[in-house]
Amino acid sequence: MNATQAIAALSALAQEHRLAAFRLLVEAGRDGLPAGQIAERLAIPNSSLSFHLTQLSEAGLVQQRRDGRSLVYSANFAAMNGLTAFLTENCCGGESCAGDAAIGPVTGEEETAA
Amino acid sequence: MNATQAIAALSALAQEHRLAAFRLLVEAGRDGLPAGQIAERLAIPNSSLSFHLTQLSEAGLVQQRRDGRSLVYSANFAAMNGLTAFLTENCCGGESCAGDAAIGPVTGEEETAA
DNA sequence: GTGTTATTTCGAGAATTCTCGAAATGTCTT
DNA sequence: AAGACATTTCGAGAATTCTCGAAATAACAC
Repeated sequence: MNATQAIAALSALAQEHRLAAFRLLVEAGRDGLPAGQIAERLAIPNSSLSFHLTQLSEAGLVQQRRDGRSLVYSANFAAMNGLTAFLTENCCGGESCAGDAAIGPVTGEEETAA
Repeated sequence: MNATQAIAALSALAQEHRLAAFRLLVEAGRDGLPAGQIAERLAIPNSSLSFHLTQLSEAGLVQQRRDGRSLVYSANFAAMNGLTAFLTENCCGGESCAGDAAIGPVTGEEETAA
């Protein structure tokens, strides 16, 4: 994951409804949840939710599959893992970024951006 | 860290210049970096940078101290750690959210929000 | 105190994001 | 095929965020 992808993922999660939706999908695990149920649980209009699911999807954080007339969304755990890895590596100095923080400089310039 | 705080932190990092600034500060470690140097390295006007630094600061991700006429900013590693912890706990199902993902439901309702 | 350097605050315009009803699309049932 | 259901796309208005020059604030040097 490069900085551009990380920003996309961070932006996607940095919104009340999208974070809530994503947490619901994490909770739901592999099975996922149909869009309608997410909208209902979040108490927002379908069209609004659809907008947010598109954002999450474009950021690569969720995936879609059809089941009858329902579109079932599920969390992409690998992408989420990639995000936390990026944050730990680039924004914590490599370690769990815990307390003491002399923390080795992360001189990296590993990505050519997009 | 609750969802509201997490959204603030995510929003703060979900922006090109702010993510770059924060990475610079992580690299700089404890010592931090004066505002002017950050603006220079990022090649953006001081006033723009100041805006972004305020955002990072309000999200609790950086702190400020004065050194002569310079304001020196430094990363708040504890806050960053809190964010990754939140993401791991709430958006990964508790585990490193790695691959297999039956992942125990995170039924939590641990926070009353702000 | 005057001048210089470092940085922030103000203000306004540009750009982006969010919201949600109405219409369109795709699927199932009969 | 017609009707119902699940969801998305479209479009436009509302809200928020980003940008940056100019003016204000703070600290130092003389």
